[in-house]
Amino acid sequence: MSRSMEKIVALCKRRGFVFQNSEIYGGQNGFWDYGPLGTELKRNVRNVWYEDMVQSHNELLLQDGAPVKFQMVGLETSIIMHPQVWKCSGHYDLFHDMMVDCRETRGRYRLDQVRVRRVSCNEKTVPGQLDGTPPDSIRDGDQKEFEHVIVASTAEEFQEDLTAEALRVFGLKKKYADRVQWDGDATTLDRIAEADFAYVVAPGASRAGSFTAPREFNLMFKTIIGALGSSEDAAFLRPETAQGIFVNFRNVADSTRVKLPFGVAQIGKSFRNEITPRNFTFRSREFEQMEIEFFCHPEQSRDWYTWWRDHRYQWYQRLGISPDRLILRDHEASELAHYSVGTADIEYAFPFLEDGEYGELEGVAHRGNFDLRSHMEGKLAKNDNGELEVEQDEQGQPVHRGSGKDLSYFDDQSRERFVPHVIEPSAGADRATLAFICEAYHEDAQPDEHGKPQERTVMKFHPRLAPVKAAVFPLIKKEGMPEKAAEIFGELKAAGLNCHYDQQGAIGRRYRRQDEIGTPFCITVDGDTASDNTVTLRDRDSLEQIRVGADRIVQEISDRLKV
RNA sequence: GCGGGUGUAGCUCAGUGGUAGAGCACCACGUUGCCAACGUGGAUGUCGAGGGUUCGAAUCCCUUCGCCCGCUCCA
Repeated sequence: MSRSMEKIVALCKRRGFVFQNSEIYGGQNGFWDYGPLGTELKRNVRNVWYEDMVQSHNELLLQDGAPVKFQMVGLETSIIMHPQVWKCSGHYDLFHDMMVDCRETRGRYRLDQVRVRRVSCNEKTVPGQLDGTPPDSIRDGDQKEFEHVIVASTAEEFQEDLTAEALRVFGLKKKYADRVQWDGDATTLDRIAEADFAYVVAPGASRAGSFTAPREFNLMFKTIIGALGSSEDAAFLRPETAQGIFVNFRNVADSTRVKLPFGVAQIGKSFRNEITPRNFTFRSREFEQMEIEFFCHPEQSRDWYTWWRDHRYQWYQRLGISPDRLILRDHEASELAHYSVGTADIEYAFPFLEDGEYGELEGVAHRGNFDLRSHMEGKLAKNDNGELEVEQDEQGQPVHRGSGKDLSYFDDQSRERFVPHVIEPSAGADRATLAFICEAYHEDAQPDEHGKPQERTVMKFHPRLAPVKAAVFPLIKKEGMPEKAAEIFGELKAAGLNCHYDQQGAIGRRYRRQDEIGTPFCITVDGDTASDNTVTLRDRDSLEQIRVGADRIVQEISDRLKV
């Protein structure tokens, strides 16, 4: 059995699951379109998630292993939000940087974090590129010796480190530190002219001019609000749907009579300017998230975290993902975001990864009260004691002001007021869809009409996810079979089931066509149907056929879809 | 972002300067009638895009875009 990504991608295109975006114009890196079958599949992924998490969740029953009963509600917030949302959430500061790369050491630095200082040394020079050559157009052979250079450091003790760098680039021993002649004070890289980059020796680099021109790294998509909008009207396309839930916490709590603990679920598009979109739809710049923010009492939050982590891990398995290819990985303490008490990834062994490597499908994060507090008080940062407090500028003002609105919760049973803690199971709809596609892909050998084994490609989608639920065939194109098959097809459609009708070509070929798109059931009207009103029902995976009364077929299919 | 590979029919690919091809798939008719392989006929391409060299470019050169692999990056 071969599960190569190449074959899966080819099938996705051939049968209309996934197309390259704007393909006729040469494509657009990081963006993908879903074809007719992919649209059905992804819609099923979203619907199954929403049904399982929200619509069929029974708040009157205690869920297996859950600390207490809880409620779940849905929300749909807009993609563009007030710019302050992203300042308080921390995305603005973390995403909006001028960066330079060193072509020699392959280091990448934030422009404002690189300390630089002009320096020279009598009779010593540093190799670099031709005077005035823009750093991006250096060719080998354009080399030249510089008497004056600019050394760089990212160390916290930058004064000492700049000296060390100067000695290093001039090839001097430590005791000759007094031979180095400084020209002006240390400054940061963003304060020197780009033309002078030719003289900058990057940390650890052997020659000057290895930095690229500064580039703005903004992982958030910028947009302009208003037809006459200028740059002051800049806004962002959300990089996650979660913030829409946090800023509506008060609204949801006030309008629905929900009591803690409760979860708010949202499905929607998000956008990130990924540096390297790759691996088919896995890392896309426009993608869809299925997120839950679960609000609970701080004392219960750790129990809820493990419950949600395990609960979500089970969900993928119930929909057919093999535990052999699915792992639950707890983050190391060093991997945790600054606000997080614990995070686990649910990861899948995608075929484009090496053996033993996994790609993230969903992150389940314990976010503490970071988000609600940030939107109340302003952007938070950890102080020296490791506690979160509002980040302040030199004047003691908040770097990013919060809403000032009270987002705490009053528990009228315990008469207690507190800011809820949040557990965030955040799943990628496109990644889940891709995982279900990869997991479904099978090649096997099935005997043909002569009993000879023939290769078969079959997508073994879980029936709830399968884009087409059933196909209806007349065995032959005459003797009233097409009419009877069309009648059954009509009944299935009327029951809301996405079905195919096919009378084209040999019956075996029609079965194989359905196998390749993962249709779990095929219904065939044959010569016996006219006399006893039964049809054959063929199972995709076992190839078994049973006879079912034509008047029971809709019920039979519906039952089999509720696995 | 860097390096390597690659792009020709819906799909898989052949075609190294001289009339754009094959297999599969697709459509029509006939045949067979429960697991893709029958017959006859049919439609299918700005050879990824733009520019250049040439009498002539899928083929050579330059630029650009996508995809794949490795490195880098990934709040």
